[in-house]
Amino acid sequence: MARPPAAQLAVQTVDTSYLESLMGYNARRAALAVIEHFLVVMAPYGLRPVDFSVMSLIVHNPGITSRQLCAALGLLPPNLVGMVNTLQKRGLIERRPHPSDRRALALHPSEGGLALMRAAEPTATQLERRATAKLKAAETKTLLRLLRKIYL
Amino acid sequence: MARPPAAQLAVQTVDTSYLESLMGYNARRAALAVIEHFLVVMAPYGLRPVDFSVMSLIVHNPGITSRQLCAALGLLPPNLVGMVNTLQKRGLIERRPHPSDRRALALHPSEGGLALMRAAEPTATQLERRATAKLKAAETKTLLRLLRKIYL
DNA sequence: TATTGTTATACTCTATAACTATA
DNA sequence: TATAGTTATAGAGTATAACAATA
Repeated sequence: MARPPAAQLAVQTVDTSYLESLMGYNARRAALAVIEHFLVVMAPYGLRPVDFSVMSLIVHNPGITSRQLCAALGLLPPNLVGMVNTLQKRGLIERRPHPSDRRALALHPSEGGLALMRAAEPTATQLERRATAKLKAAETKTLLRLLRKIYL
Repeated sequence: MARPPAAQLAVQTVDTSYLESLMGYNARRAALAVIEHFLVVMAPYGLRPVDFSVMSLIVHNPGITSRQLCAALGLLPPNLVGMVNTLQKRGLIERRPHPSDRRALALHPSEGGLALMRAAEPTATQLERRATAKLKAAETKTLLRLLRKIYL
């Protein structure tokens, strides 16, 4: 039963086994899958993933500076300016003088910002349970721990 | 020992514990960490992550179509055109008529493309060992398996 | 009528250089 | 001399609409 030359055969099912052996490929696909759902459930709050991260850090670290935000989130300062401006215009945060460095500004959540995040964070946590629905509780804990060992 | 109001204190260390409890945040940070190294070690081959993925799928699936590439990698057809053009101009791949569908084109690696990937893939595999250096072999296997359960 | 590959185009994200005010 | 925040801008990545050729 001789087969025709492989070059003349159409590809039926794509073999992705090699790519699936690579950590970067899998981590990126997993991140995009979770973020895809995140975009949907966070749309009512008007928060993109990066806005959510920024707001969350400001809420949990009132008085944080732009520079500290950039370092914590891997953002570049010029790219943070617009986000902070927008959040301020929406009345979600305030820029106050820094207590010890007059170059810096201390970022604080407004009452509205606090209220928004008191609703948004549980929504994000709820999304987590959906994203990890195929995993047992112990597996989810293991996955988070191992991911941190990759990038920390 | 009364402390001054929190609002007037500078943030010393940023608390990221909430974000670190989220799968999307961790997966994205891990992916970016691995890709950062990938960019460095793949620069000599002139391959970005997406170029590497495309070339790898063409090598392992000779005759694959653009549409199949897009579906496998989550790319949009208009964004693949330029990449395929560039790879063809570099002499790494060939566009041949599809054996059964005259609308489609079958993508094949050239001899030069095969030679490049015979060098690039081991380099990527070697990078994996560096990226997962803090993990035991069993942990790496577990991490890959759990990540696939997130996005598949 | 639907699909493949393609062009054109817009939008978002990320990166670099340079400026000011202050440390 | 170095750093925080900012502006302007360039580049890369991602998105939609529409077209010709073929199924």
